[in-house]
Amino acid sequence: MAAQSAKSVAPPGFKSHNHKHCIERAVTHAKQSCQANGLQFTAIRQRVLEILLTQHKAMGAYDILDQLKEDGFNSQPPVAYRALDFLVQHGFAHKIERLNAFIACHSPENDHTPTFFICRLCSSVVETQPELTRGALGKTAKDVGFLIEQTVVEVEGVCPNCR
Amino acid sequence: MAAQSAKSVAPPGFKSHNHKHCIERAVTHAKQSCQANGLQFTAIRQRVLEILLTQHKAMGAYDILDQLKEDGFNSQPPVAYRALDFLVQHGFAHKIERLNAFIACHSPENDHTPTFFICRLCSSVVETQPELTRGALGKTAKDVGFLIEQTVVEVEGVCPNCR
DNA sequence: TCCATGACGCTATAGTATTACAATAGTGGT
DNA sequence: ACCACTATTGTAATACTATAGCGTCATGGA
Repeated sequence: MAAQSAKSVAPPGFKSHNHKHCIERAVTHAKQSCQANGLQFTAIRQRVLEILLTQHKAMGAYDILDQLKEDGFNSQPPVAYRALDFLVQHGFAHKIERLNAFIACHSPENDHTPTFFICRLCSSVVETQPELTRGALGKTAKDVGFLIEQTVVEVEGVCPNCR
Repeated sequence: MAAQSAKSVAPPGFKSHNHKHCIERAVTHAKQSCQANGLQFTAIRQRVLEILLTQHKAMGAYDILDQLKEDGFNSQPPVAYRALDFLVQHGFAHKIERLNAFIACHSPENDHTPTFFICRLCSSVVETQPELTRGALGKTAKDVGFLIEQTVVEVEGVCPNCR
């Protein structure tokens, strides 16, 4: 899985776009958010986020590790996992359980319960927020008395571009 | 993780119940379903299903492998994974992606899109079917033109018994 | 009978993730 | 400036999860 150019990679919302822009935007946001909350947005963490942002696909921890290695960072597994844990914990990235892989958060500004659409053919992953899900799940949870702390909603299929 | 007695283990729908009954029922159903569809419900497959049915928790493939070993079955990883693949493929079990683990299907009679509620404290897993989810996701998918093939919906939190 | 298919036995290996501990760097109080 | 404290990183080792590949055997159809 080679690194790709920074422009017009896979689509967010399955539509083409200028990619460089969303990288800068997300990094800037993360930086500010960390500063505001007393978190350390270290070089490794920033670099991992940037790597994730280069594509709208989920990347395995070891793919990221390879990238880090090329950049002269250390390359033992914990390096990647620690950075990923940090990013996920603070909402700058998500784990796609179905793929055992990670993806940059597409709209880190909002507090949200994301739903991911994963294309089986081109491997693109799109993050959406159908509030309905929260509502439907919330109702079920309330009925049985379950306290929801985290949700994983991942849909697998074929994206519009591949159909 | 030791095997538990066959009665009143963790709750389906988080309520106590006679557990032995649901084991028999599920095994019988699987047997008949396989026969009706020309599938081979072999000894290994049956045993793996039974093992899964002994608890309303998700079990790792290697936990199952250990059980199989005790029963005198072969114990190389593929043995468990093959049986699990079969069970999942034909709807007799599900994989809980969040836990990298497997659980017997709670209502194999219906074709369904299950939602799992996972208790962080007692590890029990309950399968529900909030049709709403399908509707909500379906709408979003339609909007973006995505063809849904499979969905993973897993909710993590605290079950009513542990609150 | 011959062959195609599906299940299983078995070995090896790939892929994902964590534990543990030492070293270092950032932070806040004095 | 100094210290104590906490967070982060460096590094090695290991645990956990999953699959590939190939040989064997049983079953059922042409």
